[in-house]
Amino acid sequence: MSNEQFTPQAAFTLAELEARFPPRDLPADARVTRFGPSPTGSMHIGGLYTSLVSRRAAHQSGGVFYLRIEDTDKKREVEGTVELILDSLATYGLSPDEGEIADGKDVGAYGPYRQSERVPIYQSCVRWLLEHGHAYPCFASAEELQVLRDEQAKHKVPPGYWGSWAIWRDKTQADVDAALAAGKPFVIRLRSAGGRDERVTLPDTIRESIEFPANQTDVVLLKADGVPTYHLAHVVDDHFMRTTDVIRGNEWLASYPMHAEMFKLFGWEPPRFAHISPIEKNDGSSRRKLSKRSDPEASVCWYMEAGYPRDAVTEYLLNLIDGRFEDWRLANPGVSNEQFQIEIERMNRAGALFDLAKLDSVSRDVVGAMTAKEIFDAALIWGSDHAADFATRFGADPAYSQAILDIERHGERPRKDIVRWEQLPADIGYFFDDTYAALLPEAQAAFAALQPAPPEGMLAAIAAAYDPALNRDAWLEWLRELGLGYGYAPNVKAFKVAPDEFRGHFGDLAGALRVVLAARRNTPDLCEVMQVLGKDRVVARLNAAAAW
RNA sequence: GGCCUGUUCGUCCAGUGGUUAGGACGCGGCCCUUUCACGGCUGAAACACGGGUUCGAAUCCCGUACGGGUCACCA
Repeated sequence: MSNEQFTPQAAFTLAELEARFPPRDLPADARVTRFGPSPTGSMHIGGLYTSLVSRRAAHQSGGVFYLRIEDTDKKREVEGTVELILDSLATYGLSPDEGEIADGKDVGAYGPYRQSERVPIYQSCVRWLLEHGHAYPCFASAEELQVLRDEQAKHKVPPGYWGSWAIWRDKTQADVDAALAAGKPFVIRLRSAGGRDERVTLPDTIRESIEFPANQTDVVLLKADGVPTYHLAHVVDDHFMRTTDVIRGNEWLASYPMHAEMFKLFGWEPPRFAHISPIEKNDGSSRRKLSKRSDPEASVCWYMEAGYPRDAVTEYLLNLIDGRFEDWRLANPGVSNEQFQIEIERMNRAGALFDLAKLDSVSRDVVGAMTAKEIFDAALIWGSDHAADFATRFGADPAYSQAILDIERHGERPRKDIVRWEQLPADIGYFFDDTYAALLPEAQAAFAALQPAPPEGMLAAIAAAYDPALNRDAWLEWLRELGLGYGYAPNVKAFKVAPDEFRGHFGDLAGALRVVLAARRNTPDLCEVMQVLGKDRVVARLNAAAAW
């Protein structure tokens, strides 16, 4: 037998790899973390969550956050996913420091950062394992493995390729040569040294210490196509890429003993581990992980399309990482959330339930704290990706659009009516003449249904006397005065005292103006809306409505 | 089923032996008010269950129940 046949792409000794990927030149307590998505079609919100934790952990300690594409399964790979992942990370401010940054371009000295391009490295490590008797080829077919499992089920024995069930573990050289000569496909398996009663403990950063029975399974290291499984790739990459903290979903907890055994066999110091609980959702009486198939909100695309601002998603996720973020935010208004220090150790062990209402609330506050310019910029980017018509209109006159957004946005208590950019086209459509025109039928119907109906001549009178230079108090005084002449009580109190003496109250008058000017009953402060619309539009719309 | 793990208001979190169990979202009420969005005040709402240990347990120990994860040539 020659190991060349099993690992044809092996090209390095372990010592050469050590030299090529030396320990990083970083302070002792700097954390090196990574995000390792597999490009299977979409980016899960859980990936964003994990990335946020990882990136913050790295940056808070002066370390590095890198991206590694785990594309070892060609069957499941979906074209274009890497771009999607990059775009998702960038949109939410989580771009990696190292790894594939854009269009196949790598940054960093520990690459390549796609596992499919690291096969020589993996095979080199596997060859070392073969040479030291820690691995062996296995020619078992899928059918044979199935028979094995059935037998194990019948004997109520733990399933898997282990101990005496590992049929190729101790085959003779002659058997191996015969299989090879017959052209049978093979995989390379770990020769596990685990004994029945041995235990391994995982010093998990979040859960403190977890004890498992030691690994006994002869896991597949190299698949029949010569590409590694996750297990081998994880151990090799996190060692040679010098990861200090593996932050991953807790679905990996159970495979830790395998990984631990490999680190030990190689003689490598394992990194620290933090297994974080997934974001879940209620499903009937129980809860389950958010799933890409049935939950649209599981996919990061959903948030991008809806136009949730970057910091809204960040701060909501920060809330899940550490509930004290909320208190910190209250105590530090206006401070960038980058300043908030997360503590992995404190993360909740139970899975958090995704709460859209809470996200919306966080988002309202985040947008409330943004300036009109910031909103304009973010919404325009969103629009150009997801709502071209809107983007054209909205971007045509930046000063006008920003004036719209600035309504009631100054002062101590800014408006909080925007949750996501998606709502903008409908919310501010009436400011633009073409979309306002499209709303006219609705406006006329609402106008006709107005109770009390506005009296003859009032709209024209308002149009004639309107002075946009009036500040809010003066404007109110003017309009109250004018309304009184047409039978509108200046306030609700006065109206309630003598309802028979009035046609309605000031609120009714303002409501009528809203229907005419905005084609809707709810708008921000009317005085500001009219100022932003400008005298020409206001007068034109009022006079047109006088004929309805 | 084996192994691992989790369980404080509906939800997210505080709470690490002595608290009227706190905050936030959501929900209800009141106030403010040119509508809406805010803002203020206020209400309902939780320690899964059972045993211990202790003067005293949400907090420590044991068990039970109910969840979740994992047992692939997927990650």
